[in-house]
Amino acid sequence: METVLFTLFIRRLAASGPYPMTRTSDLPAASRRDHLIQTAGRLFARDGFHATGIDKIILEAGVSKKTLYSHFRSKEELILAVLRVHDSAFRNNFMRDVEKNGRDARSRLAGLFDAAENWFEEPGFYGCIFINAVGEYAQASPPIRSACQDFKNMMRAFILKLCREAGASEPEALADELALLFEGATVTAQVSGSSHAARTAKRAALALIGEHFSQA
Amino acid sequence: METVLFTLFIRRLAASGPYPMTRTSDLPAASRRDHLIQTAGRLFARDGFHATGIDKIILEAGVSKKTLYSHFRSKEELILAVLRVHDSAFRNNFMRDVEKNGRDARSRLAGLFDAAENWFEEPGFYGCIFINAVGEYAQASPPIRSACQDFKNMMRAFILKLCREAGASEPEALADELALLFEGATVTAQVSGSSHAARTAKRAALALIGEHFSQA
DNA sequence: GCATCGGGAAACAGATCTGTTTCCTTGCTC
DNA sequence: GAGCAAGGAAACAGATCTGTTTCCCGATGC
Repeated sequence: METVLFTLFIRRLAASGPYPMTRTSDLPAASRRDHLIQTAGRLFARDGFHATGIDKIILEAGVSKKTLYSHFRSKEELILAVLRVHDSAFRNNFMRDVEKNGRDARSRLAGLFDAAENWFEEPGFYGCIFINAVGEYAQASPPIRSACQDFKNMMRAFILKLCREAGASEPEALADELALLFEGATVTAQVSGSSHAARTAKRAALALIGEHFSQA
Repeated sequence: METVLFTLFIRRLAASGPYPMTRTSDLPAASRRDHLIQTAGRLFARDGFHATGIDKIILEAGVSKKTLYSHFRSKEELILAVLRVHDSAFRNNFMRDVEKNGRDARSRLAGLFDAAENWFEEPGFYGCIFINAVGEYAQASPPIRSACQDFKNMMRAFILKLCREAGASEPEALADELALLFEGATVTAQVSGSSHAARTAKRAALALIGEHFSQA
């Protein structure tokens, strides 16, 4: 929401002529940095990393190239910043969502896929940006690849924590299986353009969860 | 195998000087076209589509730019040809593999993930090229996106056929679930660089398959 | 009022991109 | 041997890429 309002604000400024009275530079530097990351992230997710040039980003963000390169030394650094922000946003939004909803730990496990469904239905959903980044930079940029692996490890650790809290008989095994379902649902939602995969994944997850508790 | 020998053959020619006695042009045109598709596909899979320029492809393939553009009108058409070849190669190799191994239909279902493990362990495995293509071209090129959706639909139809042959109680539901596991394992193998996800997926698949037969 | 500084606009550099064209060599056919 | 067609090498066109630099405007501090 804030981002949308902010973007509209910038747009209005940009539309007011070549020498607007109030300009982007009136905003604090930290905010402009965040705004760049937001804008770049949206374009990277929608169009891909190589296909999104610096010029497109600064045009959309309403800042000059000089400003961008004063905040980020290179495009790769901007990409890494985008990935870091996505990583922490996932922590703060998605994980919090899962932990809030669902009274007991076991229903939180299945709730993973309810949160996934909400995610898939967001207007700006174009798949997992980390997977796309691996596809474009796995060989060319080890730091980017590492950032993506870190994110996947964090997700797996989060699911594992939920499995432990729920008292699964083999938490590691269950966590690996649920993580696979999560990845598969994400990719399928991206390719198909439908959020239906989330429900399929939830159904499969409930079956797997059942297996891991009946033996206890 | 043939491809490797073929590539070595081309390399030897390319190394013999600026005006070698025997040249690439001695090969039949259809073979040169296939060789271009093979080379381009390898580079696309490894480095990504935008990151792989035409110059790199023709250098690696040992043909001139003129030849490439006599076979393909544009880079997009070359990409589509690569995707078509991957599609039919999957049909001819992967599916045949699954159908050969496994005596009964039900063990062929689990065999999906044995074949996946072999796939992940191939030297040139860099994830599913269709997923990577969607990440780079979902918005920019509807034909590429369609080709990827077609592939995923074909996979799903194949799994569904196996489910029906095995006599699953709800073949559509089981097929969707196994397809999710397959996608998830593929992506996880790509990001992690390990084929271990295939075994996890097989374990989960066996549990899900069990569920779909116990009620019969 | 004046100096300072952040930042926008735009030129610039140098590389790379896709795709076309030109020129030449080679091998095949007659 | 002459003609022809295929295809390699390389120049070229025009666009775009990342990243730097220059110039200038405007706000702020003293």
